[in-house]
Amino acid sequence: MHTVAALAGVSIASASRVLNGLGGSPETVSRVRAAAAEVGYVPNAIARSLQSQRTDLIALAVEDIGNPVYVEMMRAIESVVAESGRQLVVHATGGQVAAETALLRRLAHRYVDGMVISPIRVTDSHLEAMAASPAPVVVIGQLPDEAPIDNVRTDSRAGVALAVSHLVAGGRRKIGFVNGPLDTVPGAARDGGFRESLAHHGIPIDEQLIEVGNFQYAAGRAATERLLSRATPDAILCANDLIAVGALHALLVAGLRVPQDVALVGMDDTELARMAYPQISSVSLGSATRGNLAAQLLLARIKDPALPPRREQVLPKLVVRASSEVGQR
Amino acid sequence: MHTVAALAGVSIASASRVLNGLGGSPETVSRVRAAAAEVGYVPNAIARSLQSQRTDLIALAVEDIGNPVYVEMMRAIESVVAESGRQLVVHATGGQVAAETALLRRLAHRYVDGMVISPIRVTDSHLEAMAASPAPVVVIGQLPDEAPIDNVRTDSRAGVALAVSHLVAGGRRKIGFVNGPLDTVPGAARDGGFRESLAHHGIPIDEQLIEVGNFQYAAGRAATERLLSRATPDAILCANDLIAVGALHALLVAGLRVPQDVALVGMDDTELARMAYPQISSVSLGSATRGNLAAQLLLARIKDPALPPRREQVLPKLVVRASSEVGQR
DNA sequence: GTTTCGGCTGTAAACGTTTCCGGGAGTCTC
DNA sequence: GAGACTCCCGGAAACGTTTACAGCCGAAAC
Repeated sequence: MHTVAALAGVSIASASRVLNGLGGSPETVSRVRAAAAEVGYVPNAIARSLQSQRTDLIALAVEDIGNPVYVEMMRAIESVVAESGRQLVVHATGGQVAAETALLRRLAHRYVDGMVISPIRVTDSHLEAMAASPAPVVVIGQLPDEAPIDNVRTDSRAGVALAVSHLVAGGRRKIGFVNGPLDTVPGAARDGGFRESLAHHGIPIDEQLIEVGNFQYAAGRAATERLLSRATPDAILCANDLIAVGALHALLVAGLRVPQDVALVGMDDTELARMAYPQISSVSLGSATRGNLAAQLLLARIKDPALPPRREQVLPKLVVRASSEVGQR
Repeated sequence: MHTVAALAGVSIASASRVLNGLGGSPETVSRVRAAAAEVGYVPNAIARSLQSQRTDLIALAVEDIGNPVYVEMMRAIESVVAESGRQLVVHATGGQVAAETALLRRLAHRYVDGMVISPIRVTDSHLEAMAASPAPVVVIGQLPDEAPIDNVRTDSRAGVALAVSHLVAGGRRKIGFVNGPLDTVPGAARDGGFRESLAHHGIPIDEQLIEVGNFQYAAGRAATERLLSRATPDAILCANDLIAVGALHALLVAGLRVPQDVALVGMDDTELARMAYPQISSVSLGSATRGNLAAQLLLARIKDPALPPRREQVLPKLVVRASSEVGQR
């Protein structure tokens, strides 16, 4: 910029003003423009950040960038973030508490203007780190009610209930359940929802029909195999779509027909559910909507940090596909 | 930092030195440490960047963060980038030339230290922008031989040949081909490879058996349906795994058995191929390896910009699974 | 007792911008 | 024709670090 100013024969202050479109006489404007073009001037983002105290970067921390549910969130977030002229910095945490709190603490370095994080477990150190963070944080997922943090959540218990009701309405009574780890927030919620929901329909809980793995395809397949070796359900509910695809695989290998012998329902309603054959029914937890809302909340808070903490809720919705169609028994 | 220095009763220079572990008397060291702890001092990443002329950020630009092949690359890149203490900024370009060149030009702002880009089309404006970029760029994919740019590629023609030979060896002669757009680098290479390879095996080319869509699931499925409405192949080769999953779906819906009636082979060997039922054979183009190499090249160049341009090649490898097992007719 | 050396320290410049402030020139109004 | 007002402009400070340089002091060497 010094160079540009010198070349145009003006002060750097004037050059800066012209290049930011803040006034200047026609004469100087054209001289500065010409000089900038001649030397191929490009403003330095870092110096600008230092001065403006913003980086125009937003961080996103998710467990696993391979899980399609996070891909959908990421796409949604990316689009609103890009719209606002900012960019996304993506972190994969592997679901590790230490990695997540480290990331949160790093916010203090001000390398981004804010963060959207979707922790799979929420610990006290999370809460502390978020409270201490000078940069705004928005959480996708459950949070203690008293935590003063912007938060968008869904009601996965209600989601599970939708699925169970649907299966029961289709005449299924021996409903299996393949869940993720119980010490995670979603795992615990789904477990609770499942038990609650069976009780509500007057169906006794059969522990033989419940299996736990993690939220991945391979674990879902293995867990389903274990379940099938013990009992034969007439339906299986899975805690997410990756697990459901694994379960489908296990069912087909076992020679069971879906949905005739066993109905199958997943959760998250990702494209994976549509890509399976038969297509898998799934409880939509509005991942794109949640991502979108989270990004909006974050931008709003960056704009006005004094805003009271907000909490958004998106309602689950069941999408029925071939894998659980009623009347296919 | 001013505050810390004042509190410790030393100059900011001394404070800086202590906090960076560069000497200082035991007395000052402990005073500065104590002061820093007291006020909860955290260094400002931006000011540091302005001074050090590095941001410790690496950009990654891919067409679609939803495509599992890019997810694999991203994971591989993320891990080496994180290992070096840097972070990844992810951009989704949607395969748009304008978006990609804009991104490349933005490198001049120095908001990242370098970029890995995997363009699906390579135009002159790409080459210009890369040549003009003051920050290093590594390309994953084909590039004109004379372009002086670090580059890691694979030989997808050879990959196609592996698949065709495998199918022919299994007794298939009416081999269908579902490709992505021919104006993309991978699309063109695969088309060339397919024709070349059939010729090599003395099989005449039947245009009825060739379809073009894009590299997505839905397009793959639709293209396969079109193909099946015209002819009945005894094998189908797909330009990537997303297409292959779509093709599988179309085949099953049409009542065809895989592999008995139609053998199926995809490309990229992503987890998607393993998650399908039956599992889909796929030509591995080493996406993780390519990502890893690209990241290494980039870090090496950042360290020493004077390095001559390097070019790495990873060999394709066929992974045979149930969808094309020999002897299943 | 003088010189030399090494270890610490503080001053100040530098990184590349933006922006506040004051001054100068020109125009309008009465 | 004088005052008020507007518009531009340049100087300089500021953002928060790192680091080159020079100065100081004490200890070691002769």
